[in-house]
Amino acid sequence: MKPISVPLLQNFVEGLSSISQFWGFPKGMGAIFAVLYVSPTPLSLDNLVEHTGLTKGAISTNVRALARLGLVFPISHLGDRKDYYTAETDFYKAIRAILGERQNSEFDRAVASVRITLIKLKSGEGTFAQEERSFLIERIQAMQDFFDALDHLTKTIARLDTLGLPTIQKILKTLK
Amino acid sequence: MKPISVPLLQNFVEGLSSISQFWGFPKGMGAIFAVLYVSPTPLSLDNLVEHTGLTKGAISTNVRALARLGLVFPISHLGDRKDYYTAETDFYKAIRAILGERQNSEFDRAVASVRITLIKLKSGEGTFAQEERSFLIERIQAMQDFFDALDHLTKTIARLDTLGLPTIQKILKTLK
DNA sequence: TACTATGTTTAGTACATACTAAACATAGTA
DNA sequence: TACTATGTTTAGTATGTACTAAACATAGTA
Repeated sequence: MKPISVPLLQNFVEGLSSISQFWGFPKGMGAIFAVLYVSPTPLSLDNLVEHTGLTKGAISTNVRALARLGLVFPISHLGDRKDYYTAETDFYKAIRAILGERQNSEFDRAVASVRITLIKLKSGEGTFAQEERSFLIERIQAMQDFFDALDHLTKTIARLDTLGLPTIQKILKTLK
Repeated sequence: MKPISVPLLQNFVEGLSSISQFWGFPKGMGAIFAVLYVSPTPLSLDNLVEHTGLTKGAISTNVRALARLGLVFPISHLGDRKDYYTAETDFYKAIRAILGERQNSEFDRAVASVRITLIKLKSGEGTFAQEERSFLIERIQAMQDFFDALDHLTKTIARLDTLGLPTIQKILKTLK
């Protein structure tokens, strides 16, 4: 079965590629995930080359990135050197993984720089008129509070292991 | 007052630039917003050129993009041809605006393509074995449900006009 | 009308990055 | 050991895009 040779599914694959790109991931990652997602059986790297039209190199790096995010799983069959891959089908799990990944890295460092600015302002660093300083502290504190709330929210979501539709529904009811 | 000439605030501006970039917006947008955010008074385009080091052109386009997102507000003083800008300080408002913006555009079209694939599958389009078709429907339906839940969530948030820290806290409590 | 001050648009540039093609590495097999 | 099948890494390319510099547009003023 070659899922991707079917035009109907090509649309699907292209859609996921766009979504992937939209959220700052390579288009290829979306395409690979899409192909795996609509495949009833695990696919090898060569299968993916065939179905996506990407080269081995691209597949290799993208599929590893996907695995690191927890969106695909490598499967090793005994007596077969080939690696096979299958897609995560629980999106809530996947989202948690992505949130966890994003939590680190550049974003954290950037947010940290805001916190540091605030600390320095509070500890009297820099030359500001008193009024000026308290204005800056107020403003940046508000931003910091916002980041903290977001951080708290994502960390909480990431910690849950039972995030499913019922939970979402519960949140929605709370908000109404 | 030239906020940006102060090294302490340069850090802050660079931090927001990185955050902006991280979320798929131009670095310049983050820098401009940061400068406006720590300015006690509205700033003109020339002020922004001075404080960010960007050129008029870049400021012009980025500041308009920010205004479209509802992150900054243009202010016209009578008898003064200059446009002045000030930053939105309610981040929850801002987030709603951004969510609304993102809801449309490419992302929506991409998600729509998933829905269309599903509809076509359900209406018997394409040549699939019965088992194959029901497998695909099940898979893609699950994805569609997920998108719907997300959509519902963001739309609900966008509809609220009293989203603040208390609401976030309430959500967090629900999740725990 | 010409002149100045301001904001916008455009042509070109620089940079980041996802991808290709091909070299390389390695595990299994004879 | 050599050979094959598979996966990884690397050098180069192409593409998108944010920015610069400068031309352009326009409103107010003399």
